[in-house]
This record gives sequence, C-alpha cells and structure tokens, in this order.
Amino acid sequence: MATRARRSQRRTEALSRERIVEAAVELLDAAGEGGLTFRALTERLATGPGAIYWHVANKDELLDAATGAVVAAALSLDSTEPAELAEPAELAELAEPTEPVEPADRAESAQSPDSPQDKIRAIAFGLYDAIEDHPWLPTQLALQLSRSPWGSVTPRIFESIGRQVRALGVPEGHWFTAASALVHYILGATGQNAANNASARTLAPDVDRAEFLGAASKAWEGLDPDDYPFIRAVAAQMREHDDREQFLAGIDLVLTGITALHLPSEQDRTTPPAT
Amino acid sequence: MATRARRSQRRTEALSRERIVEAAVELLDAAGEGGLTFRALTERLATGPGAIYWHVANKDELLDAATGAVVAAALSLDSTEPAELAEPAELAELAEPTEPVEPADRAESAQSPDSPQDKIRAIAFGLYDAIEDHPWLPTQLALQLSRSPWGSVTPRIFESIGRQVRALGVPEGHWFTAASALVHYILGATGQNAANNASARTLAPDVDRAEFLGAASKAWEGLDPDDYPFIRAVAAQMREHDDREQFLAGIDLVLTGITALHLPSEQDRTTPPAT
DNA sequence: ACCTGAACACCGTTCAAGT
DNA sequence: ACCTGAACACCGTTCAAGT
Repeated sequence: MATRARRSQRRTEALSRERIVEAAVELLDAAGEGGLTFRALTERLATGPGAIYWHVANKDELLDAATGAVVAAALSLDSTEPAELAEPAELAELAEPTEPVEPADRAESAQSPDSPQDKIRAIAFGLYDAIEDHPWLPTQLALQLSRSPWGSVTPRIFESIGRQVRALGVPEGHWFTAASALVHYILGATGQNAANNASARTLAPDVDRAEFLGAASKAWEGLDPDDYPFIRAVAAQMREHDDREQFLAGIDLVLTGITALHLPSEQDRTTPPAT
Repeated sequence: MATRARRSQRRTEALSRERIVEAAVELLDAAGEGGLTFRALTERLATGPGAIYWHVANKDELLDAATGAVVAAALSLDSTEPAELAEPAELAELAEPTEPVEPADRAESAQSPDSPQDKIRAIAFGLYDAIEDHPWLPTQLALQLSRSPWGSVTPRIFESIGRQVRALGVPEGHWFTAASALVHYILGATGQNAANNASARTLAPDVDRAEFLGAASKAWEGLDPDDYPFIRAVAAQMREHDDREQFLAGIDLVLTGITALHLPSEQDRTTPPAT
C-alpha cells in the first residue's frame, strides 16, 4: 500500500555496488542499525533481493562497505578500493555538519598552525563530526573490527594518524605504540559521543544537548553515593562540559604523553624510557 | 535429534534471572555473538521461551546483563544490582586466566608498588584479561553504549578508574577529562585486541599468536606502498610486538599525559594549562 | 507466581527462471 | 551478465493456556 521506490533513480542508471552502498548509508542514517534491511533496500532501489546479492556478498559486506565509505569521506580520501560510494559530492556534504569543522577557534597552542599536532586534531575531528550524521558509525566500526580486525577501515584511520606521528618526530621504535594510543582514544571517545547524541535524540528529539546532559548528570546524581562516589563528584562537571572541548582535551592529553615519553630530546633514541 | 538439555540443572533449582544470565554468558563464550539464541537458551535451560521472557524483558536486556556480569567480575566487584551472575565462584575463575593477572613482572617504575598508577594498570588488565574468555565483550560494550550510553556497565568502569585518577592528585577540574581519556583508551585497545584474538582463533585454532601476527603483518605488507607508507613501515614492528606490553605502553602514555598536563606542581590549580 | 509451547511477523539468503 | 521474486530456514517475541 505504501509507495514503492520512494525515490526513483534520477537516471536510467543501472544498479551498481555504489548505488547499493549509497542507499545503505541513507537507510542507516535515517533509521539506525535496525533500519538497514534487505527488504527496505529492495523497496528503495526498486529491485529484488537477488539483484543486490549479485553485487554484494552478504549483509556484513554491505555494512563494511557503508562504514568504509563514510570513514573515507571523513578522512577526505578518494580511495581506489571497491568499498566506496560513487558520489563524492554527496559524501563531502555528509562530512560537513552545520557548524564549521575546521579547528578555527581553538585554545592558543605553541605549535605552528599546521603542525602534526593540528593535523592529528583535524583527523580526529573529521571522524568526530562524521558521527553526527552517522551515529551508527562507531558501533559498526566495532562490529567490523570483530569480524576482520585489519579490514579496510582501521588501516585507513591508522595510516592517516600514523603519518602525523612520524611527522611529529617520534622515534620509529615507538610509532606503533603512539599511533595505536591515538587511534584507540579517538575510537573510544567517538563511540561514547555517538551514544550520547543518539540517546539525546531518542529521549527528546527537540531538546538540546545541554538539557540532555543535565538529565544524564541527574541520573548520575541518583546513583548510590557509597558505590559511586567519584561519578557523583563529577556529575556537575559533566553537566557543564562541552563535548568537542572534552574530546580535544583528551587528544591533547595523549599528544602530551607521546611528546613527554617519546620526544625527550634529540639524543637517547636508543635508550627507551623505563616504563 | 540432538540431546535436549545438554546440561541438566545440578539441583532442582528453579529458573531464575541469574541462571539465565549465566547460561547466556556460556553460550556467548562458546559460540560468540551469534551463539546466543532464545532457542539455544531454551534448550540449554530445558524450558520454553515464555519462561525466559518472564525473567528478562528482551534479548537486549539479556545481553546487557551478561555484559554487566562479566565486567563486574573483571573489576572484582560484588554489586547489588540485579544484572549480576549468581555464582561468584564461577565468575572469579573467569576473571583469572592461565597466566597471573597481578602486575608482578613489570618494568621498573618510579612509583610505590600500590600507587594509583599501578591500580589503574591492574583495572585495565582486569578488563584486558576478561576478553580472553569473553571475546564478545568489547562489541557488546559498544552495543550497550549505543543503546543506553550511561547504562550500568560504563559507570562501573568509569568509577573504578576515576577513583584512582582522584588518588593521583589530579585537580578536580580535570577529573572528568583524565578519567574519560583512560577509559576510552582502555575500551578502544581492548576492542582491538579482542578482534585480534578472535581472528587468530578463526584463521587457525591451534596456531599461536606469533604466527597469526606474522600473517597479519604480511597482509599489511601487501598493502599499496603509495597509499599506506606508514603501515608498511610498522608492519615488521607489529609482528614482533607483545600485546600486553603494547597495551601497558599505551596506558602509561595516557598516564604520562595526565601527569604532565594536570600535575605540574602543587600550586596553579586555579590556572588550567593553555591547551 | 511461574511456566508451556504453538504461533506470528520479520529477517537474511538462495535459486530456478527469466532477459 | 544482470535481474526477478517466490521460497526456505531461522530468529525474537507474544499470548492463551496451564499449574
């Protein structure tokens, strides 16, 4: 009874892997993890399931492709891999939220405007901002990680962070550690934030972040003070915090650790720190 | 045709939420995320689905309870919350892998044996070791996070880390940042490692980690050198790295960042650092 | 209060058949 | 080579009925 093929294809364009992945991303954006269904997909693309299975092996591969496409866009890459979206114009728009992404109004730092530190922050915020339009991203990243740990997406993130770690002057023996720490922090913080955003939307679609965080910290304040003294102590602090600021502070924390631990001076690259 | 109720209940113990959660953990451990099914559960518990639904609202709640039980055990807590396993003996054993968990043979550090730093490392390794028996844990943590960001599990981890952050002497204004950074790193690194373990087991059940890491770094070396110069450069380094050492190095990196950024000296707690 | 189990709606996937 | 669509196996969940 509902209208079939809600959005007719703009041209007589044949079905392609790119179009399928594009539709998958749209469904995920619109209705979350549960919104991507082969039936919803066939309706949207006006085909049968068999047609989709001719281009894509199964649902996991489709999810991986959707995840890879969004991450690639967030990292501003035009990759040659097959798991990419066809329309870079549309993806570029996705990576650009309402507010300016560029780290314009940032606290005064001692580095030059385009230092490796700044580039790391830019990469991190690229992913951070991508989850605003794609709240399903962190969960899917985790799922893909559990399916194939060194699939296509993780290496891409690792590579872009790693290059800046190298540019930072970290001795080669610590590249892996430093890059891993940064990537792990970014993925962890990004996931937490996606969850906050999603639940803020769910609880009250038109309520703003401040109100949601107030409610969340209220929930924290309701915890047993004997079991959760620390959380109760930071509840007020959480209510007032700004997510982006917090995210940046965490990155700078890791960057400081890398600098302090792996960039002592110019010599003693041969003697790694004690711990 | 298979034997029903493979493990008959030891006593005439009635069905309870605890028994259901326990069986859920066993199924997850045995067959992963896809292994937990209401049909498998009813077979194992020798009941019908309706009986389970009387004790548990739905599958998500069951997964959350299983996740919470394993995390609580890993943190060595006996919580009063309902989402816990009934048999602490069995859970205590789960938290204790074949090798000693206690940070006995660690690199020489400048802190006292039971410093907050050491306690943070112990908490982190508690979670780290838990995923050896429960590879599904990180993914489920991510899923629960996306379902209810400040559910029961995250606060528990946040609380135990946060207390040590406070004990570290971090000024109150930075508690949230410091604890968040640690938790995010731990969750991120833990997830990565669970993925590595799982895929190592999948690729070849009897092959050891070294061989698997060799294969993984081979895969890295197969990447396009133009697109992935950094990953290619660290591929060899990855082959030789020890996971636990790497995990610890990351934690120490964050700890160093916290110390350097938030513990400058005793005064100037009123003037936060520039960045 | 606690449990049973048939039944329902929905899902991913397959495959013989078309063009 | 590419697509169709009925059909299959399986899943989470419900609910009238039992004790």
